[in-house]
Amino acid sequence: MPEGHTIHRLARDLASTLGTEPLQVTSPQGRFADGAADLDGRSLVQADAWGKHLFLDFDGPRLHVHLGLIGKFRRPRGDGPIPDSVRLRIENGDTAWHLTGPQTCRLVEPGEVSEITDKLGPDPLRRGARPDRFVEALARRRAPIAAALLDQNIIAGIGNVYRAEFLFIEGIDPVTPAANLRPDQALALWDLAKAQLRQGVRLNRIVTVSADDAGSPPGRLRRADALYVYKREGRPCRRCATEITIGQVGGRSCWWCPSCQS
DNA sequence: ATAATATGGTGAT
DNA sequence: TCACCCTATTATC
Repeated sequence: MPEGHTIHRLARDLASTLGTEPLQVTSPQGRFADGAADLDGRSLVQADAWGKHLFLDFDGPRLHVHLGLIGKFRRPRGDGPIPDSVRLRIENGDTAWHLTGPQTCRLVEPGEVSEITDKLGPDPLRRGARPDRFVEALARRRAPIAAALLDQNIIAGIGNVYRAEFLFIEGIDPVTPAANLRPDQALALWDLAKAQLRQGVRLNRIVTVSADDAGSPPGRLRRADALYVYKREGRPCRRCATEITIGQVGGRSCWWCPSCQS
């Protein structure tokens, strides 16, 4: 679930559903009991996403949430029992949200927010993001481009799915040293990231396959048809039918087409 | 039942 | 480069 698009969509959905009225905040699991007590009865005045970081401003206290690999922030359907795993529950009259398995859920001082965001690379989903900083950061790196795209200090919000998909779409070999990319290739990656992450926010899921390649609009694609290479090792490339390859790049599995990406 | 896996990141070795 | 954290779902005995 969580790459940058997820967090930006969450910021939007939390703000629109929770409004600005006082909220009930609890920690059914108990591991955020003190923080929840501080937030209880306050209202949400702003929800802001920076890459994969989410900051919720409760009119004073600020909550920092990072979902990590398995965290989820979702609206429980119906009104069954509240699972023991819910770290944070926020509710108003009509809406409830459950946060489970987050890597981070803690109150921070206002200064800590900028401390965190200052270290992040540009986030293509934020207004005023600086693509030139992304391009310059790549030019300084000898690490493989596939590793650089996962580095949140270089570009914020890309995860393991998008990095593989972007490199396929741009026809770039994942192990190419970042500094070896031409400036136009680096800029193309930025523009692609911006367009794809925006679409991810809109659809609330990752769909990278183009309407041309899929033969149907992106929103209607089945899960299995939504991606070009991610987790498709051994299967034929959608463009050239060569077998998709898997390898470790930057400590994570990466997938690519050895023919389209060289 | 138990294990493996996951769109992430940190801290120790 | 590894071990580890957190939870839910799927795969394998």
